[in-house]
Amino acid sequence: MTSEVVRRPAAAVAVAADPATTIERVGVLLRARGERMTRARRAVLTVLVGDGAHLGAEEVVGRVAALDAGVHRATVYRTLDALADLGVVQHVHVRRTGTAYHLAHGGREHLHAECRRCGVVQDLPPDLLDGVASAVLDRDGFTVEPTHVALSGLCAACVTVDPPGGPAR
Amino acid sequence: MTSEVVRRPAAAVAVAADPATTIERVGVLLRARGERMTRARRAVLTVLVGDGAHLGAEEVVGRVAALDAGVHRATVYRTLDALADLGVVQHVHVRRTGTAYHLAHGGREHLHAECRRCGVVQDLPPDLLDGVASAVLDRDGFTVEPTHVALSGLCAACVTVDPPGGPAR
DNA sequence: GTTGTTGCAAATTGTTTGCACTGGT
DNA sequence: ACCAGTGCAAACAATTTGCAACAAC
Repeated sequence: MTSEVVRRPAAAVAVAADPATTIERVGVLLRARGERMTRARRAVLTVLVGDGAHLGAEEVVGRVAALDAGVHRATVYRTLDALADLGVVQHVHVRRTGTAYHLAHGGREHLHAECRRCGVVQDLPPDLLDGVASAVLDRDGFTVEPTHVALSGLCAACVTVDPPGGPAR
Repeated sequence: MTSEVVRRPAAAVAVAADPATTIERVGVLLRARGERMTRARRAVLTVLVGDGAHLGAEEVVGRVAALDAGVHRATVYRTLDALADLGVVQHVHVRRTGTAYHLAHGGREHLHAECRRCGVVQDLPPDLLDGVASAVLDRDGFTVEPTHVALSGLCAACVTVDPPGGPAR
């Protein structure tokens, strides 16, 4: 289980072009915390490095299995958690896939919007909600974390099929 | 099961101050569609009228049970669905409670923000994301539906305990 | 040799579904 | 009487957890 104590993420990893290098760097970060680089973690990282998109946890499980059959589903979840805690992966809550994971690319993270019909996750510019966030902070003292949930709506393709106003999913 | 066909919501119900009146009005809307007002639906409506806040589905199940012991959990889910389809109830996806329901109050709906630590759901002004929505529509043709998911972050109380920057939940 | 990690199986949580029966209209 | 709606039990999906065995360091 991940510790109850909130740990500050390590300095963001500069993701290298080369998977092996990225993994090695993450290994260093892990050891610096007294944690370890294992086969399972290597597999998960390989999957995430190999696909820039947003993968659902179960999707990661699948690809990891294809890569290293011995890795258990529960381990993937724990690994994803550990890497998120490290600051190396980032997750977004989306309805369709549950939770989507991707490598943190160092700088400011982009935001997401999910189509409630087809499930596509669209990337949005990092600063999109800056105005909203400071407005809400002023109003209510609530600190919005824009990367953490995907905005919901209809993508360009789906909006023609199922125009808004109908009952939301 | 709710029909695969997307039905346009009926004209928004003006929620009356009196629960009985509200229920009666919903009954009319239902019958107009060839649907029915049943004990279960009455119970669910009573619960929603009685609490202006955002109740998780399971929370509604609990209160309905206290009101009318015979109503089954699955029926509450189906009822919530039916009433959402009618346009009488509105739901928001929140992480903590799963999905939160509340009566649609006719006019423009407010938005929501959820604290990722304590789970509080905060109401936000309906127009908060108007600018963002039109920006995204211009950029990507993506139609944001702002009421559909809660923004995530830390409420005023929790932000002091667990400052942002740490791994998101 | 520690002790962080894993594999497995089983438990949870939130929600849905098939089906025969009941109750609104 | 008809058929929408219900109760029930079981199926589901996405996670999580306890624990003994294992493997990085």
